[in-house]
Amino acid sequence: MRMSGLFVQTLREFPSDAEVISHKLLVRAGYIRKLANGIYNYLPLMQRVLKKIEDIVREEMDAAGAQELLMPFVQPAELWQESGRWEVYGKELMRLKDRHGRDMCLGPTHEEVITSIAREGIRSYKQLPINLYQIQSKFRDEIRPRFGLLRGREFIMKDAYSFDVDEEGLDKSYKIMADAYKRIFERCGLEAKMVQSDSGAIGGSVSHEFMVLVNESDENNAGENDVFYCSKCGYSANSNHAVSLLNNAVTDGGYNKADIIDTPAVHSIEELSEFLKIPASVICKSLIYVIDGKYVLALIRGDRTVEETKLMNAFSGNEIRIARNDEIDEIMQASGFNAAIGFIGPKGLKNIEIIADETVKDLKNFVIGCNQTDKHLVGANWGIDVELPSLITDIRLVEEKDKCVDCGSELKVTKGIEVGNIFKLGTKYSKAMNATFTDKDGQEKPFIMGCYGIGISRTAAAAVERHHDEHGIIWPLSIAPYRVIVVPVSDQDEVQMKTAEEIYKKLLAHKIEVIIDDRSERAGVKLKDADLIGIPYRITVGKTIKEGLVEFKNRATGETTNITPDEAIEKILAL
RNA sequence: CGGGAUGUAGCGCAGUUUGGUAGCGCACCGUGUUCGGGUCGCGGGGGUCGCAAGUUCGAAUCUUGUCAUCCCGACCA
Repeated sequence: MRMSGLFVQTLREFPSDAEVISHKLLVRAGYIRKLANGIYNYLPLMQRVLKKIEDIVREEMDAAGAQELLMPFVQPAELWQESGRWEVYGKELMRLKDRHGRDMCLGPTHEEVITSIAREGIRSYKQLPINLYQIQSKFRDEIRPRFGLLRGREFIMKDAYSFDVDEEGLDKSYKIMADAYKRIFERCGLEAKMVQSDSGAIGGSVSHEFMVLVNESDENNAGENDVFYCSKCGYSANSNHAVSLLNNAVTDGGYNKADIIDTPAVHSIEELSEFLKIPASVICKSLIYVIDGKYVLALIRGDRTVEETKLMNAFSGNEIRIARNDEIDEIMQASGFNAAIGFIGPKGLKNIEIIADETVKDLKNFVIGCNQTDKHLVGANWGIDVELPSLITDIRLVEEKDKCVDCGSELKVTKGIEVGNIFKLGTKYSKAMNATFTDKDGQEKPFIMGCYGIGISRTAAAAVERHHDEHGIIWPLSIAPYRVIVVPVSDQDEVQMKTAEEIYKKLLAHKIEVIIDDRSERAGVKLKDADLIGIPYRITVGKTIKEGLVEFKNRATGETTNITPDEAIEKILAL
């Protein structure tokens, strides 16, 4: 490609509306342009990168036995009503009506469509297992799109769906995908950690995410997820799913009798702990949530934090938020109390489900709200002063230095960008949508499904997050838009121009993806642009051509050597 | 959904306080100059000042509304 004809415009300054480095660099280097909030044009350089990633994904998916197809971007509401997600998916599902007033939506994911395909096309166990995938745009009307391609509303995704006769088959399909994913990210030049995860709105049981870990010391690090991991045994999980052993905190408040005492204007656990001169771990914290419109009181030890996804899952919910003040007032009134926030407790509350984290069951002589403003109950014990809820499960957020459930070592935390995920769906969709096949025994059975996603555009952005310097992007060779750029320093110098042209043509003849910067710009401009755009190798033809030498530069290492044009070509061919 | 900020040429910004015919840098076009890390000069094109209503002789500037964008938050009792 000739730079003079390449459709790209590099900017001298970063765009003012970008926050994270991948967004800033992709805009400044002329890869993307925003069309609307969370919606981007992928310009020619970007399209090449995306195609590179897609090709790697295709090769590995095909090698893993999956078959590519393509499903519609606009989907009829009926399918979503069948699966039950039309009601539960929420505002992220972009709904629209066609000219006849029929409800439609833009596909945020394709479980419904693929299930409809399977139920029409797969009749017998003999056709199983099968794995179908597509690479396509998705649309999710995110609450707050941000970070450029990392959290757009429209984005490119590879989504695959496996169909098996039984759980054992699903386990195999799942493993095959996990292995394929590892190879895909490795080939993209990314280290992606496979971590346990919550299966979220898609449903199902087991799921893992592939996380590109980012440096937390980076001020604008784009990691939106916390990953807890054990460096000893390898356990790792997203914070929304991570578990840990109960730590041995003080759980006995030391009070020798139960008593309601004055705690004026002491609202927070921290203040209460200070006021009573007791550790936070002997206070039972009471939090009111709204899960799918229903009130839930969650009890957890004062030194710990509720993990909302876990709490929501305990009630199989789809939407969770902490209750508003007016809702709390309503609950209080309904139960005959008038307590302010900070003094709430489980005792005597009506019309509310109560759930306790495992951390509270061992509490003795503890402190808890008693639904009277400016008072707390101290020296409480379960079964005597307060009823221990029957629903006790793990709803706490893991913290750094908690102990690993597998090996007892200390857990650590890091930030990650989720570039892929794999789910065991089971029969969630096949049952809901009545998608069945006939098994060996002649019985109709629902498909056992799995689904597997990779954010193509997000992977590209994650690569920029991981591979850049103060001069610009440093693409891994495998996904770079071009492998090499040939830069004649001066377009006035005939020998330089002629040599550069020769190198360019020879590389082209070898089917190397190469750019020649044939613009009549000064050397500084061309070199800056080459760095910014991030082409992995640069062959600079300058004054040293008099001695028959060109400069060969590795963008990533900065290493330069002066060699002959033929040697430079050899080096490129040897990559 | 709440709070804050910002909308002026493709990009980055000034001008708004104190109303008086719209500016700078980059980019773009022409021209000369320079030529290994974003040369320098001269000349030029491009903007209904987000949109709408209002106040006024006169509005980028004041008022109201509205839309958009960015950031933060969305309650740990």
